[in-house]
Amino acid sequence: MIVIIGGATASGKTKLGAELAKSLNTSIISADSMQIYSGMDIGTAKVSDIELGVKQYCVDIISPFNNFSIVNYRDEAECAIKEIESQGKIPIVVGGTGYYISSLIYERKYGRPGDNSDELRCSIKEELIDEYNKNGIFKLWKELEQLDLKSALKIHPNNVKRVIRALEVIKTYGVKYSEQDNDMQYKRDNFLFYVLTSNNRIERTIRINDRVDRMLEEGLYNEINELLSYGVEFNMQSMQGIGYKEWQQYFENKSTWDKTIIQIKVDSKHYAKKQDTWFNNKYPYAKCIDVELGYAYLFDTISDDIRINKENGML
RNA sequence: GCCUUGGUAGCUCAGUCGGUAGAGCAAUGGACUGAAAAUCCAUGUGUCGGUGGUUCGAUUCCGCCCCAAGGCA
Repeated sequence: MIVIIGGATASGKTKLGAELAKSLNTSIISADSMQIYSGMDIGTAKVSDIELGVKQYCVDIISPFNNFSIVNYRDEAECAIKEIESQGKIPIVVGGTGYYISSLIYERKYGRPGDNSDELRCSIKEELIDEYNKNGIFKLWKELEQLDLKSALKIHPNNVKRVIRALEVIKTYGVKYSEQDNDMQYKRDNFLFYVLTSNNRIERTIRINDRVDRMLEEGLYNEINELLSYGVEFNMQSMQGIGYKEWQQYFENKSTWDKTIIQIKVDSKHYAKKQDTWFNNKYPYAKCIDVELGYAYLFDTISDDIRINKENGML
């Protein structure tokens, strides 16, 4: 019984979600892997609750010094959903991190069959990383081939993170990575899923470039300096975000200001394309709406659709 | 005006001791079960500045021309 709005970066999700939430007198749950970090505002295009006129969950919930994963997100978001629903309202999930959205749609264990100690998992993971640093990835991939052939065939040997993760799962839990969550069961009966698409690459490129320029005007560079002055480092998970990671080259005198800005724009475009691929291919049942049709059209169409579903008792 | 260096893929450049060419980036498509704004995979592309000559054959050697950068006047 939730409404989900997904879409690529700079598609206007946030504004649309907020207006819908206002009209339904409800709150928003963000599905964004970078807005979870506090102190990272400009580069993640955060808008405050006050400015939006709506309460947002899953924003500013962790410090940039900490790591975060999909399981943490799912737990936080499910908690927020319960809270909003307990008020008799319809939660609206808004975000561009499709992987996170999936955690609210499907019942999944994410490789964790039980409640085994996390310490064991971490120490095994560290061993695997050591092994990788010493002997490279191919040996680990061959080991995966022995332990879990299906995963090995599916995971490319160059994909270090995935190879290590698959080995980590089987070594920690004794269960094959490939045999987790095969069923893809839905975890809730009803949800409305809207995807904001853009068939016009040129328009989108302009929107993305403008957005990056606006971030700079709003003080992105100062934000980076501030984070660094607090001791945040470029190798932290939080600093892998677009608009942040690109500055490492600049601070190490390996890139110029202009090149850094261009890189942020290029990375943003790549990201938008990746999001498109995900949203287009993972949710065939979602309703796609072209953002080029204009904000008013989007708002009216989705509002009507929600209202009809409500009247039919679907929500 | 003279000298030098360069003109090769959208960009930066490599290369061909003469047999019509390649890397990186970009572009395009895709995968993704505890890092997902992460990680990974796949795919083109070219009148090799123009024009004559030598040659079985020139992007490669030679002449002339055009363009760019630097130097000398």
